[in-house]
Amino acid sequence: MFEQEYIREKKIKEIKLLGIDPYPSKTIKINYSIKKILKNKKKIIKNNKILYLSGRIFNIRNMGRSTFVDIKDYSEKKIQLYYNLNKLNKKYRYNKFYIFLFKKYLDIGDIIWIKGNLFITKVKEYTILIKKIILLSKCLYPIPNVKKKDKKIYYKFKDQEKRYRMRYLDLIVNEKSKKNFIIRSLIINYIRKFLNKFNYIEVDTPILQNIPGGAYAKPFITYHNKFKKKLYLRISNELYLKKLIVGGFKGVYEFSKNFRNESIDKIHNPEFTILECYVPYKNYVWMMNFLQKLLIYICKKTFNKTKIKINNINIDFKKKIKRIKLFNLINKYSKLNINKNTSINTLRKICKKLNINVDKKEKIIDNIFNIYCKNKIKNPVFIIDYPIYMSPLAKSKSNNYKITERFELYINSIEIANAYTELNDPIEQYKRLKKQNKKIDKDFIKSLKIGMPPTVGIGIGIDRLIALLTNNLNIQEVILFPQMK
RNA sequence: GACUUGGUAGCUCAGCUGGUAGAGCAUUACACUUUUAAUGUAAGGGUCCUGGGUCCGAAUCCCAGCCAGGUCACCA
Repeated sequence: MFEQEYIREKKIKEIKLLGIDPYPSKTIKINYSIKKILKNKKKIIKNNKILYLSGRIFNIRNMGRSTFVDIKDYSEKKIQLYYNLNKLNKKYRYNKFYIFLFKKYLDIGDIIWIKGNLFITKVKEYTILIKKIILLSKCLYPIPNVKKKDKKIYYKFKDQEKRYRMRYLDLIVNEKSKKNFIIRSLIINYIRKFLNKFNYIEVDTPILQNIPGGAYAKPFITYHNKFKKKLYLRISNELYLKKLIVGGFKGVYEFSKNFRNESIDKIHNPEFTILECYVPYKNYVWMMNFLQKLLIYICKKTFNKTKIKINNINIDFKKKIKRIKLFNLINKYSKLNINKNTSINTLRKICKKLNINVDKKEKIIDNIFNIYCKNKIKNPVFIIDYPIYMSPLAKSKSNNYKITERFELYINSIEIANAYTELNDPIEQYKRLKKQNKKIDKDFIKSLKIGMPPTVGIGIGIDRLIALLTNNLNIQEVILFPQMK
């Protein structure tokens, strides 16, 4: 415990000696949020309304007998309080607690309730004259002091590690941080609203899975004692949602927490949120349009506009998103001149030149794409025409077996969404999974045998999308408690 | 996993080629009855991330480790 903590604990003891509970159990009366007060300030003054409100103290300015205090409440607005012993109700004027209120007992960070009237100070600041005050919660750990003048912020709390580990402090002190999470909530709600308009139903599928399928990633492994068997935290919910389409829903979606036992960086957290949505009787072309409509809807509802500045690039989601074939993109930037038929030997030669250490065809292409193209894609692009060996769960084009009906949406060099017309031929699906040399979810194949209508499915990286739309370069800024060692 | 930058007071940071640890805000005390980054005066507050090494002497140089940021790899 350090000096300031010790001092505050001492204050608590003194407060208790005065018969005041520093953590009272109270249902308190609140008739105005600060936001509401500021909105109706003229009316409130005119009618001399009595205000009951509570909030956290952010600044105390002692001026001899009078004191100015700034508090902020859940409405994220600040208001100034004015405290003067002589202006209190008579019964409080000789009360020791009130006499030393802001000189001794109350600190920055404390949560208080007050009763008072609104007035205007000499410098024309709307201020509440304190009539009565109750301490609701004493703050024992000094909160970082942030000061503002002319919208400039001084003395920030900005150590990233501390902000993530003590997110509660970050939320109290950094307005921008809290705003990110409010926007996150809004966006998720608007996505839900949009999908519900089409009567797609929101579902929950198992997080604990017998076989971690639907993607290729290292899973977290756990164990069921009674069954005496290993279970896996899902890396994807894809196969389950397809089973539900087999079951006959008009469309299903899930905000899926997925878990991947891999490293952490700006766009990866071990647990992350993917919106998976599956719609029968549609294909990937339909989905491209659907996704763009969704993006426009989100932006309009959340930001009231479709033009957004992201990482210094102006993006207008209303503009039709370009569709570019994967190999065209690669050849445009790399001049390698490869295509779906390029032999593995040729690809290996390229690898040697580029110092790429992978052997599988799909990984080679992915690496080449990352090296030459990824950083160049800033504006939204649908990358289409992925080769079959990169897409084991996607349906081939009817006129070209080697190319699948798949697209990925890239914005600001980040993969935001991945979608394809689902492969619903059980025999073909089994063949492709077999090639992967992985344990096959036979129940998934069985469901396909029963018959899945032609279906399109999409996965949208929610954390990434929200980071993007809030102009954050790191998803940790939009994950409340990012994983840390 | 590789490379790289950083870790000093509650917060934000300074600390040069090694010589007793600094500032602003915050805290404490005093003054001040309309301030708003309040002001003035004074005071307290440090395992300089941890452990070794070099040296008469290390926050500073060297080695190892821990934690974090960034870049890359892995993430079909």
